[in-house]
Amino acid sequence: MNIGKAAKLSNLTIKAVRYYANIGLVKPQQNISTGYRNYTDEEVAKLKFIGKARKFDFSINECKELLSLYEDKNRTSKEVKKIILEKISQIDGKLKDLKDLKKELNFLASNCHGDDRPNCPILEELSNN
Amino acid sequence: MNIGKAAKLSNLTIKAVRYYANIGLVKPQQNISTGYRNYTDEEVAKLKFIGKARKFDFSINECKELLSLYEDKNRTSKEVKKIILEKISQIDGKLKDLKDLKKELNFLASNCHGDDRPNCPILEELSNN
DNA sequence: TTTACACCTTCCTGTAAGGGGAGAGTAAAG
DNA sequence: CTTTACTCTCCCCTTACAGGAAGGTGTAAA
Repeated sequence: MNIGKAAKLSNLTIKAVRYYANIGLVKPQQNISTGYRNYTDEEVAKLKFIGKARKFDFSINECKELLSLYEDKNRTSKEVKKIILEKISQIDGKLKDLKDLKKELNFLASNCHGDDRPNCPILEELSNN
Repeated sequence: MNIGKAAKLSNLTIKAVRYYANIGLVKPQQNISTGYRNYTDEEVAKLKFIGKARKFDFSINECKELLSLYEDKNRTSKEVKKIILEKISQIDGKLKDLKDLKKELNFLASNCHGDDRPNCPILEELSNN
């Protein structure tokens, strides 16, 4: 099938699908004379796989890794689980950073009266030191 | 003072400081013959301000906004507080997304035995549909 | 057959916020 | 005078595509 249908079936944009072809992630056969890409059902399945993994916040490189595990019938579930656990730990790190950030911003906001006076502890804090 | 000292005092990299000059965020005078940038104490203070705001996850554009409020002696604290509260709400959104993501990944991980067998529910889930 | 229209191609530019490094000029110290 | 430390501009690289131009392709209707 053409790229438009493949994109629709995999819930991706044509731009994204073409991008994945260009970087060699999912490389369909291409009609020599017209240049049209021809996607098989299996390639569409891979595109879907990638789309899901991207939603799980995996980078393209991580998707590549997962995809190769997916295609390797000899891989163990241990290998896959390791990647997922790493990703969870990354997310934990981000969560902590964001929580700390929010705490500090809340502190700034709570000390600011927020009325029509020019005096503002937030800016004072930001310009401190 | 030269850019190196300004960078050190503001805890920024020279690259970042030069970048801020290029985009007009903090534009020091420049020696016409040598091209050397000459930073005043006030400009260093602005750089510090920006460095702090960046750590608070404000984008360059938001920094620009905060900086103009900082420089405007007629601004009200209300204006500043509004921006901070918006940022807090943005962070709340990110927190929610990340938590949802973590929940799903945890679900995947908990269903995977993670041993040496090739069978892996994580990949099955990713390739589902 | 021509025309219309949808679909496809490559190529170029832009995004956020700088990092890395080349090649060359400048300043200060020995 | 030379070394060393700074500094300058310029250009490419990063992520994961989006937007759009210019042009080729496929098919159906007039």
